[in-house]
Amino acid sequence: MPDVFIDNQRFYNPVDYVLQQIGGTWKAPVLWRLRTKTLRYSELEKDIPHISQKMLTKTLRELEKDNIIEKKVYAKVPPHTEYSLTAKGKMIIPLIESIRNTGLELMKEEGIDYDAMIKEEKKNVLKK
Amino acid sequence: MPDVFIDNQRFYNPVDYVLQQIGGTWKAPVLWRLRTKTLRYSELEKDIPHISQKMLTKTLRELEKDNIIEKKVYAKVPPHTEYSLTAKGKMIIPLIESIRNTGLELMKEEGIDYDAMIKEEKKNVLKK
DNA sequence: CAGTATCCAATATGATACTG
DNA sequence: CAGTATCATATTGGATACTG
Repeated sequence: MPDVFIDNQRFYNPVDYVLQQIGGTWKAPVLWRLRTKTLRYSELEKDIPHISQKMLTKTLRELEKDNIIEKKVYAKVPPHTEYSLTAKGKMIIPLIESIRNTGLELMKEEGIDYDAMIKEEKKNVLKK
Repeated sequence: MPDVFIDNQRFYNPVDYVLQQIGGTWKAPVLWRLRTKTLRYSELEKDIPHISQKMLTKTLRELEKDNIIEKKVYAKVPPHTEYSLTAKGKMIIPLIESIRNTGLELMKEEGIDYDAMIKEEKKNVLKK
């Protein structure tokens, strides 16, 4: 497995190349929410549990740099920005679904029904 | 996306759960080499470019802990250990192939033919 | 052969306060 | 609203030396 240089950065192999772009804790949660719709900064912040402003901003900047998402700024007061997937971003979504499905399978082997947990959560949100 | 607790560890979502087990720089290179055969510690060390002893050992311990690989020790002098995939490890290989294939596709969009690079490398190894 | 142990630098992440 | 700046901590990973 030879090294590859792209944009002056070195990658050890194709998996490394992908995981540098969509790996880590926060990239998948952002992309997952953008898969069906455009969202604002504040919507992402509200929707993604545990994410800090710092990590959300960093994640967005990296996804932009790698041309996976694009940002649209409406120069108004108060400011309004929207994030959406690029063509490359849309190419990557099926892979995230594959990773997610593998996760659901592995959880099932551990006796956990994650889809049921999501439904429970939605019910509780509505109660409040 | 609710949190999940498995073996006293918290995961934010199914993708997080998978990437904690096979993400990072070194897990995929190890699993990729074990996908077709059992290998010894020293063989993995020789085959994986750039990996340090420390990272190889750490990676192997984590993959064992997560029941993705298993270790067989032959109590001889000198020592002889073999690593191979478990059933769970074999379940995960197709996902690594998917990630890898996505990487090959993305590289192609950047004008890089990685398969050709591998062939070049093999030729050069034979020359020496 | 197959690891451990130790030291050190770089990166990741959270918390908090501040701003155009 | 959508960020930045700063401080502090934890984790990651390389280099080197040592060991049953």
